[in-house]
Amino acid sequence: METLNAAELLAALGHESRLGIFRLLVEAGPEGIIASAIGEKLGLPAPTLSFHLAHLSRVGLIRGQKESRFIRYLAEYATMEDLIAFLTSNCCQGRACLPKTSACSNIEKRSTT
Amino acid sequence: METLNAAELLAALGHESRLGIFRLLVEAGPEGIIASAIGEKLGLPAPTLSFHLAHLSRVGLIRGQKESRFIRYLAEYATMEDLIAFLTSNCCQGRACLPKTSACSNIEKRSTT
DNA sequence: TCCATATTTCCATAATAATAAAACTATGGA
DNA sequence: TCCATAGTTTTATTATTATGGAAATATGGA
Repeated sequence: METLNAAELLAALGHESRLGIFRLLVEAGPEGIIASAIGEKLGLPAPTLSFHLAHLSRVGLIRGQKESRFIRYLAEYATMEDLIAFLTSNCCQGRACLPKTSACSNIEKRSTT
Repeated sequence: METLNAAELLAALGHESRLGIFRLLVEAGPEGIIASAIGEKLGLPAPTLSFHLAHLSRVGLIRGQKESRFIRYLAEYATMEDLIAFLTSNCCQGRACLPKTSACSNIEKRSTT
């Protein structure tokens, strides 16, 4: 991952509403959350929510899948893993003292209650 | 760490120049880098550099210490650790499947060559 | 077909952030 | 004391981003 790309991801998360959305989706796991439910939870008007969801989608941190009239959004764990890997790499002259992330790969194993 | 604070840190890193500065300092370790050297390396005019250094300092990601005429900047690893801990927490309904970071605590042990 | 709902797009406005020239403030050396 | 250097602050300008009302676009159900 290049610095420019990483900066884009960080900037995307560097906004209270978007970080709130992302964390909500991370906590939700593979079930994801319907857009309108996110809006209610965070108290965001529809166009504002849509704007931020589009931003997060564009950089690849979340993904939306249509379900009849609704759109279910999911966190893209892989992107986040890459970002954390980038942030923790090259620490201490390549000795990599920040932990390499193996991250949410086990999330697939969770039940989809 | 609250969401607002985390968003501030992420926004600070969400800019190519500032991310470049921060990574330079993370790689440099406890020796840090003199401000002007950072500017040369990244090709930033003095006021622009100063602006970004001030931003990173304000949110606590770096710290500058005066040395005669120079200012040596250092990465604040603890802040970064907190941020990564925040990002990897509450994943998968509190099951914490992203690794908790123990991070660059070993950096203190490095020689200051 | 008509309506209600979910979501997006359009648009104008407001707010914030980035840039760098010019002027200012140390600080150490001659 | 004077000069050069390192860095910051001030300032103005430009560029970008955020916000949310209004209108538009699905979609499913009556």
